[in-house]
Amino acid sequence: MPFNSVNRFEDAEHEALMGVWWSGVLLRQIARRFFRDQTVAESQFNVLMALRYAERALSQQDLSERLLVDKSNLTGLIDGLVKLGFVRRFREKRDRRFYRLKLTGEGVEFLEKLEPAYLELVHGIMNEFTPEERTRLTEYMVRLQRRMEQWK
Amino acid sequence: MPFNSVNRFEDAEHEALMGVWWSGVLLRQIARRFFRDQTVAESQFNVLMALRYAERALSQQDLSERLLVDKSNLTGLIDGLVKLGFVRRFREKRDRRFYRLKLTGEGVEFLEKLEPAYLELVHGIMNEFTPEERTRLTEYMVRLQRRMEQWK
DNA sequence: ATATAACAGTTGTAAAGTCAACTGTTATAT
DNA sequence: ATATAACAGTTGACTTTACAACTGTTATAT
Repeated sequence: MPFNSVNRFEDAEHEALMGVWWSGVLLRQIARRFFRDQTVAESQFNVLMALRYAERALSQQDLSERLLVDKSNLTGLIDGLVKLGFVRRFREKRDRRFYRLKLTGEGVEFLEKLEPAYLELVHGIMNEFTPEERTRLTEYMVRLQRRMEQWK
Repeated sequence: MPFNSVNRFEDAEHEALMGVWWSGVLLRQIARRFFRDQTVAESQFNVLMALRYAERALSQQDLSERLLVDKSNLTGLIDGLVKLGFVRRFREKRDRRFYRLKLTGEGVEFLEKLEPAYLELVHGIMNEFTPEERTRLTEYMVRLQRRMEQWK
């Protein structure tokens, strides 16, 4: 899909999409490195954040949809977070098919400790843009995502 | 890193970067599905495209840098492409440490056959944007990538 | 001249992801 | 009422990727 550098393939649409692709690749790389020396991996951090900022207690299925990760992965990911004491699974009485996942106090504490460094990284990258540009970029990304969801 | 939907975490910089992240995830997903029923995997297609549009014969190391993929992966990826008859490795006499990789006629032919469907997909996504927007998006992505490369 | 560095590629290991098939639970349709 | 379908989660096989350690080759430094 990529090939950023030399692009004799003169197609502006393609070039733009490659830009997004490429930015995503770089972002993943940076994230991986950031989390290398952390207690949790990037994928587990994603779970913690999703749980923290969700409007209600989520199931693994919910997480799967929000994080765009297959539900089968979440079993192990959450096992790890439970073992770390950051998350607990609560069986639902009314419907014993699913769990409600909740962050523990330690989980919240952990996120709060990590947040400053994380935000510093994010801001360090994003202050490339003016507030107006940032707004426009966000808008573009929302539209792009909506468009791409039609291919799912 | 993500958590698009509900974002009580009111931080515009973060939101924008998440947009990029998220678009990247969706794009990967779409690409994976596109290549599912194709002869080559997405990662192999990337290799073929890089070889095709390179200004000179590349080594595996070159590819590793251009595709942002660890060189250890390229061994197997290229093995597969060689087996398919799309790529050949040529030992360099002057420096026997590396290969020069070249697309075969079959390799080029294969790409040409795949190109229409590939471009249709790309255009189907990108016609979300006007030409002006597309230009601006491309510009943003270039700047973002340059910025992120400082973290490598 | 020779030891040391650097380089290109390969191998092995582990993490993270997808997918399909399975278990157990609840909804639904006739 | 009961069979069927849908759902949540788990398991196992497989793919993709990164990283570290290795081999073999060339460059560099003293």
